[in-house]
Amino acid sequence: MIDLVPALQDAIRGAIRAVITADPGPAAATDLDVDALDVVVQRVPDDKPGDYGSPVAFALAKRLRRNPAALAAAIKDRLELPPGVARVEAVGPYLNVFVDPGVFVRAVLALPHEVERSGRKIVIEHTSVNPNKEAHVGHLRNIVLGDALARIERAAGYQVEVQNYIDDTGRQAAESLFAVGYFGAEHDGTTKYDHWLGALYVRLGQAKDADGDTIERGVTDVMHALERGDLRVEVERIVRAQLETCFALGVEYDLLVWESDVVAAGFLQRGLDVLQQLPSVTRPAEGKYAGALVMDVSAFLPGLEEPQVVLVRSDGNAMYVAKDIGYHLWKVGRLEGLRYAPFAEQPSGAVLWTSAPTGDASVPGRTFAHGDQAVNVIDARQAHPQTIVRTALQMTGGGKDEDSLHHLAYEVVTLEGQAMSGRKGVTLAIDTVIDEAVRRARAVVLEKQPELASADEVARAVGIGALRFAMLKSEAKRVIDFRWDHALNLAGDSAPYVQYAHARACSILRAVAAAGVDVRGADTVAADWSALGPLEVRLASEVARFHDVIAQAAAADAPHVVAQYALDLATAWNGYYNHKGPDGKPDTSVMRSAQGQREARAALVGGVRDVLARSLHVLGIAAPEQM
RNA sequence: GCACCCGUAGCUCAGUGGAUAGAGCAGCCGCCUUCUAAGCGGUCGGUCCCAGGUUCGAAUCCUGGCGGGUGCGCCA
Repeated sequence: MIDLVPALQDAIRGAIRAVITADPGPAAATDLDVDALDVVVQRVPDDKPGDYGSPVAFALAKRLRRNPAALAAAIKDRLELPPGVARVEAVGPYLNVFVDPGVFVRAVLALPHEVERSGRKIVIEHTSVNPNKEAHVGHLRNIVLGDALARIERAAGYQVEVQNYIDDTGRQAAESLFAVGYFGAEHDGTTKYDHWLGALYVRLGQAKDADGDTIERGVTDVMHALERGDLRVEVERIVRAQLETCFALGVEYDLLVWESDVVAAGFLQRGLDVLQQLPSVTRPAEGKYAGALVMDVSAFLPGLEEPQVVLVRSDGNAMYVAKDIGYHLWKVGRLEGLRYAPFAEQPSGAVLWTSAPTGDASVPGRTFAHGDQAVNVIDARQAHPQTIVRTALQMTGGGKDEDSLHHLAYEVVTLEGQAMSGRKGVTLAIDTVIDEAVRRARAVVLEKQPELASADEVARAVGIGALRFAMLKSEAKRVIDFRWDHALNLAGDSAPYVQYAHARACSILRAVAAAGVDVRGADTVAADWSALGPLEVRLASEVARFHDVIAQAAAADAPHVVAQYALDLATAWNGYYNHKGPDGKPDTSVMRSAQGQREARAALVGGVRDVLARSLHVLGIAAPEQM
């Protein structure tokens, strides 16, 4: 069964050709490329006649020097109706089509759920929390956005590898580890390890006033030890504690990439070697940048006030961006040399791999990195350095990798209007928020469904789902002010709203199954499709949008598109469920429908349930069957 | 100073050039003798920041302003 919208677009193009052939009109019409014409087909507003419509006559009117309404009428007369379309009307300049409800609904239910797998591989980096303290609500946005994006790209048919970068040679990790010995602290297991360490980090910051020199020397020593890889076990312990939080959110990874391993693999020097082939990379003998290695990006980034980017300082030390360029050359398969080892088994059973000094150079059945595209989920404040890295990939890639690095830039999360700051204590741990979310959800579950056997499971699904949804429903570039009542909202524009709609559909399907009704989607034998009408068409047209929504969200790196769609579908379904006839009585009850109509409606409800579940899944939100 | 992002209902936000700009929350009025009321219907609420421009058509594209946020170091 074919998809209606593309079929209509083709039919309209055909009709336009016929119109032009019949009456070529002015010369302008003869060179009109109908194939290249963008034929917009959209659903009509509720108060307009028809189901789908096209404003295509507007675009043509000028080229053909004809009145748009007359043109619409002419196209209408010559339109060969695709299957599922009952009739066409010219509504002024608009071309509106009326679908045959039964054929249309059945066609929607026959649409394949899985798209064709593309060979294209996308390497997504997200999370990348400094390994020195517990993750907070700012990180939550990164983790949830990255995870949803990975799921969306997979659903869109791409091969996806999720990487989590561990900055194990940085100052922050060094300070936390130094603090343990400095204060003679011992972890007694009552506090989660990353929280315990985070508290020591804050305490160390306060102690600097009194004992700055000693602390500075100690931290420097720890940094050197980290660079040698001597404290790998200690850092791993922190990473494992942080990963517990991610797992609780339903987030998993393919590979941890350790900065110390990237350094040991020589990606910095090898990246610099690649860059130095470029004429735009120079080492000025005099002037402002005398002695430094600089890259002129003006050819790729016109209009910059300062087109020179320092890669290596005049004292010989490399800048961070140079390291980042080397790392990204590896991500897109232009450098090799990391070794890999298993790190953990994740809740789903999938193995989490890690780069490791003593690992294997290759893993049977897996190829890490080698992305056709890399996507970095990073704070919007990093936009400039990200642009430099992308530019470096372009400059060294001969233009073919124009598209090879995307930056999914997200704005900050503030806390009740205040900027988060670890040192000022304005921070909120993800673990704390999860506990509170589940606690609130459990209270609601116990109030609404005291009998529910799966109350704990539902409370987790609802609480964590609400949290994730709050991070996903708006565009990434919007600042989020974290407020408990908004983030843990269990009504309205929220995950529970969608989950509830899903559970409601499940409930109906249970009743249908219990009554012995055989429902097999578009192949439901006993269904009388002709018993369906406009109400079902409206609902099915929302179901039909799923694939476009996924494709659009994937292309734009925009998870909020899926979240908004999930709300739209849930709203359409709730509206259908609650619909009342002219007599004020419910007129869409599946179980109280006549034989045949009941089967067809049940099949549609099944389609709604599936797509609601898929939408939630792609957002990383659980879809309980009862709540 | 330069660059990027934002400005849509009281609040929080959807709206990738098309039909009378839509949701949620907040307010008001209704709907459970039940396929799940965590729901649904109605009502109230708009100079889409301003001014020009492009277009048959602009919240959407362009230019210039205004207001808010962020970034601009031989730091990471």
